[in-house]
Amino acid sequence: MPSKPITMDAVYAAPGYLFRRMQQIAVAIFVEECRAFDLTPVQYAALIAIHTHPGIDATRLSAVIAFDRSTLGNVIERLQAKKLIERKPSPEDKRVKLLILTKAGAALLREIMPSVDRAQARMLRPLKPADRKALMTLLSQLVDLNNEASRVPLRAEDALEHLGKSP
Amino acid sequence: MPSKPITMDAVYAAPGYLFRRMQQIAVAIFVEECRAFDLTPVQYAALIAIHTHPGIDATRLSAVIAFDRSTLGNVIERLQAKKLIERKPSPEDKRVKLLILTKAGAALLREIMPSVDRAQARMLRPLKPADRKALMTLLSQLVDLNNEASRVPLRAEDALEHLGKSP
DNA sequence: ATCAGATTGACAGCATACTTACAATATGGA
DNA sequence: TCCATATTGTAAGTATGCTGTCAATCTGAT
Repeated sequence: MPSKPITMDAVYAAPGYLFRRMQQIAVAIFVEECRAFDLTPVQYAALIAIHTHPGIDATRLSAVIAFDRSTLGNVIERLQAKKLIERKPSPEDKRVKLLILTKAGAALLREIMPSVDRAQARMLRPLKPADRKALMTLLSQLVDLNNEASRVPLRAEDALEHLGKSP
Repeated sequence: MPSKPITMDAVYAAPGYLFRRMQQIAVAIFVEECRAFDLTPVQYAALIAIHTHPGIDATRLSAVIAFDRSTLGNVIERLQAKKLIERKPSPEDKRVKLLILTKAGAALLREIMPSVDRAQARMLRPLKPADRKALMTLLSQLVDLNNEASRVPLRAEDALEHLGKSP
């Protein structure tokens, strides 16, 4: 039996290819809208998480935003170099360094929000409102259902249980 | 007037965050299914494109798969190091190096296809068939409509016009 | 014919993303 | 108490992904 001929559809129609392209488009739009603040999408997510969980450590931060722990080390360094966050040794565990926003970091977060919102809206703008909603619903489900297939699964809740914030 | 409180929803509900997570999940699944072949998603796409357009050059390859030209330089180097492709100087243009698959490259492409198909199917498996289709349709549309927002827009057709394959 | 401007591939530099390894430190059980 | 095991941050190595820049080369308008 003849095997399928190989065409560019093996690329263009592949879900993985579309996810990659969309991610690149999303980053390009984010960076463009937020150019004035010199902040990347990853750095933004880290700042939000540190703001929401003051005194979190790098390992738990990684679980809360589902970013790789090693990568996050570099991200944290850059945020610290920009004086947006500070690192303090934990009094309870000498291995751990706690993360908190600086005043500048908190201020930046407040100021950048409108630009971020504009960027997020722009990514979906080409679709009709009903389609935007449908896409986001399906994508949320898929990401959630595939959580364990990720190299760094999201652990939003139980990551905090060890911080003394939950029973 | 009070401003919106900042919660993790500013991250979790953002389209850009979901696109990033899904891309990372997609890569993890691809690499896992294709581990035996030691090929990344990007390298796979490049091989398909070179197979479909033998004698293409790096710049046009970049346009055909919408990957960054600089990045592609490294990808090509690695494919060449693995002896999956060859580079030949163009007789018409001394700047250009033409890309073609080696026998090993063509063989690998044939053999890896089932694994790639399995990976692509696995990414969408958690959704119901109708939802898979709906998601792919919406995502295809969105990527296409946002093409120009990308740093490297897809130029599938006109990229070939200069190769002497079209009028 | 010639030259200004474009194109090509290469390189340097920064930022994610992941792997493995490692030293310092914690922790729980014998 | 003491020790096997786990965790934390860090670092080195590889692979995208993008920004610049540059020299070699090509092209088109004059």
